[in-house]
Amino acid sequence: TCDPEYYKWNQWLFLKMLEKGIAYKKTQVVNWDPVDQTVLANEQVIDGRGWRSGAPVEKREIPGYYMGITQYADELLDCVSNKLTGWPASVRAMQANWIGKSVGVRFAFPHRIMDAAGKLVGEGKLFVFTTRADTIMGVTFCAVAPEHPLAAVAAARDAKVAAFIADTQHGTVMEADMATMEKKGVATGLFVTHPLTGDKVEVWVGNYVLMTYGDGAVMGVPGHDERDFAFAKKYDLPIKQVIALAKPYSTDAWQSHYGDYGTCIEAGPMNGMDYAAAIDFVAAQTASHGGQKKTQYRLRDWGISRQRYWGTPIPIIHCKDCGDVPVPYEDLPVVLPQDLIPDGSGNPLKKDAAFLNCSCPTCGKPATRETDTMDTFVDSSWYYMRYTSPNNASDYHDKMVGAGNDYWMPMDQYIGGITHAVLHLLYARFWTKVMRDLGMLKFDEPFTNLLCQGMVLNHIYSRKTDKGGIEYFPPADVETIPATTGKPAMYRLKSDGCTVDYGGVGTMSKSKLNGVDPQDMIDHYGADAARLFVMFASPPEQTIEWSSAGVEGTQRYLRRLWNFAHGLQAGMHNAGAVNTALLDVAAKKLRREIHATLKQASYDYTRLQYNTVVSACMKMLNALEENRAGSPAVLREGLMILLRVLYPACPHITWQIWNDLGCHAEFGDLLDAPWPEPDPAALEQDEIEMVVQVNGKLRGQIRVPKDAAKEAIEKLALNDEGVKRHTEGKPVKKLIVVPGKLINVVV
RNA sequence: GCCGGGAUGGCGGAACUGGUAGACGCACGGGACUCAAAAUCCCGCGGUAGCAAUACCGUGCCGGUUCGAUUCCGGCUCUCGGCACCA
Repeated sequence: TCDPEYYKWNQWLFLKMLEKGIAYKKTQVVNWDPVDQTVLANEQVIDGRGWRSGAPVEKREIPGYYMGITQYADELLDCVSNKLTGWPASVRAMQANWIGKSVGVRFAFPHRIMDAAGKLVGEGKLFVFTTRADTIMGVTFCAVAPEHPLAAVAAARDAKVAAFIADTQHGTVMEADMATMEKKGVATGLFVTHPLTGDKVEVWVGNYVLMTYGDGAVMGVPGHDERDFAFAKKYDLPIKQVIALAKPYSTDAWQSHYGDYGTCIEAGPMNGMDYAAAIDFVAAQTASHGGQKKTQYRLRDWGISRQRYWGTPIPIIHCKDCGDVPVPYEDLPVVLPQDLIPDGSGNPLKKDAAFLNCSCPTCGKPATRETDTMDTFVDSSWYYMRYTSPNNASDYHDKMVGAGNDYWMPMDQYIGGITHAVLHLLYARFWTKVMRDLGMLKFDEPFTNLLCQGMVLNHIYSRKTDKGGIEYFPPADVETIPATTGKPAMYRLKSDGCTVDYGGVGTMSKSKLNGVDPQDMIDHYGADAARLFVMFASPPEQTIEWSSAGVEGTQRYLRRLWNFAHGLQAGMHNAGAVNTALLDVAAKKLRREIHATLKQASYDYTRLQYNTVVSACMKMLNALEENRAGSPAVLREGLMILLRVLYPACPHITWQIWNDLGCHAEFGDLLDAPWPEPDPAALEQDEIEMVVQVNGKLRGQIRVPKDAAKEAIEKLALNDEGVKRHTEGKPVKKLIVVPGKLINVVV
């Protein structure tokens, strides 16, 4: 993110997007940290304070630049459902939920409510969005978000409403917590008109209505909506059933089937209509006041402005006369000063005169540069495409990607953390579609197959600071005093001996200081052993709790491999190729084992289950060691297979052994060696071991010739000692033979 | 609350389309080598009973389908991750 080259492309594309209306500037009310002087994300707000500085959060109106990702919501969702078949189902579900498409009707309740200045609020229309317009005749109230303009009007007239709104500003903002929150509200004394019946409907302020979704207002249908039902019960509002239901209905308690679809009843002109007819009717009836069918998304546009100095400068110049003027293309890139020292109080660019002051490109008068920089997700949305043609001309703005991109992209296999399931992976997809629409790419989706490695968890230790923030400590700095009877475990910081709070295990993160530096393990055990250990720990998609227990085992394995290979070295050089005609029973058996294990390992590689590839390598070495006195040709073949299978995990030691054995002279560098193929002839067996069950329980094992007739196998099975013991005196009802595997005798 | 995973020995985990549950490793126990230790090698290692052969039980819980279920179906519990009270 410090490379001026990348700045240039980011800035160039940003200006293109401004021209096309995909990027735009908007002023929004945000959570503002007055100490860090930065916009806070919701999760950075704890109890109304910023989690880093611990200072009370301010609500501020801040201008920022936004990317119109919602313009692409439909296509992004469509591709999730139909194109991204190489992605994990969980990530596809997360993206679909994040986009959150709902289809319904947006319409207005007309009113004559004036604000303090005597102006009609919202031009006399209270807009709401609903997916259940068919229940419109069941409306008994309306509810608006605490931030809604009508709420402000009511608050100015009524202290009770003002107090309620102030109350909702405290407490959590995490939406998952809100899901279990009690539904509360206050009547405003303001009334709007039902667009179909003309009835007066009272407006309430409700803590369960979100200003950020739709118009920040809902129609209240307690008869068929669970939240509205709970709200109506609490405040004694009428509840009306207006949909015919298959199961009984009562207003005593909410039942999940109250939300089912059905035909309209008690609904005047809508009686007897089904859902489709009803929403058409409502859209038509409300059209004169702006009502229409609408698709609403949960996805919001991507705010890219950051109040910090690292990242790509947003290429805009603010002029008193000309307004916000884009930096001319030929002046790109706008680069950052390299000598700034952040002092913890806001963006240092704001104090850097050399960066800040410039002249307006339009009128030439003194002007100032935009000091916000771009979100680093901008860079991660496309950098990999530049890698495919890094030397593409950089003097032309539209050459940010080149011919290499047409060849390499879309990416066959992307491996990334599940932590990026939504944001990064959605932004990168969006960015791809924007570049495509600008004629720079020929594909719709950047990543064909996605593997999300699971998260690595570690213990979390923290303390509350005086300011109300949280200070974290690395697990290595904390000692545990184990629990004894009657006393829970205690945790102390080694440096000062005082207790710290234990937060359980959680995702390793920079802020929680619970990450582990692999360098310690590499220093102790070597890079190959560290790599092998991590691969062996679990399948990559699984979440794991970090533990270094067992790394000695992988180091021991590599030492055994080294010793085995070098112990055989002398005999290996003259071993020659395997002559299958001359092999004894033991050599055949070893060869079969190596090739069967190779087959399994190859399959596990393709299904990305690397932990069992490692165990396959361990099995191969075990088999080779057991036969260390056997045929040198077979041993050499086996070891060469093992080295190639192990190579991706342990490139250093396998490469060295390969050379020490002289394989490089004969077969070329290990780097260029092809993946070994199992020899079908090696897998063939003259005799097969089969398992015999009686009533599904294992009772014996038999060896049969590989082409034995079914009758012969059955006879052998029934004569097995263990089988006889369990079938004696009982007539055999049925015999099931699974070729090459087992026989089940049913008695 | 909703969505998506997961649950198998003391631990990490294996079992590819229903067919020998516990591969491979860690830890542990016993032994060999050694003056001793480290390193290395060998043996054992789900539970219960038994000297043993062996028998019974056993993949979160309850039930079903099947000759046979860790695997399929129905209903739960716990847990991890994500989230959206989304109208």
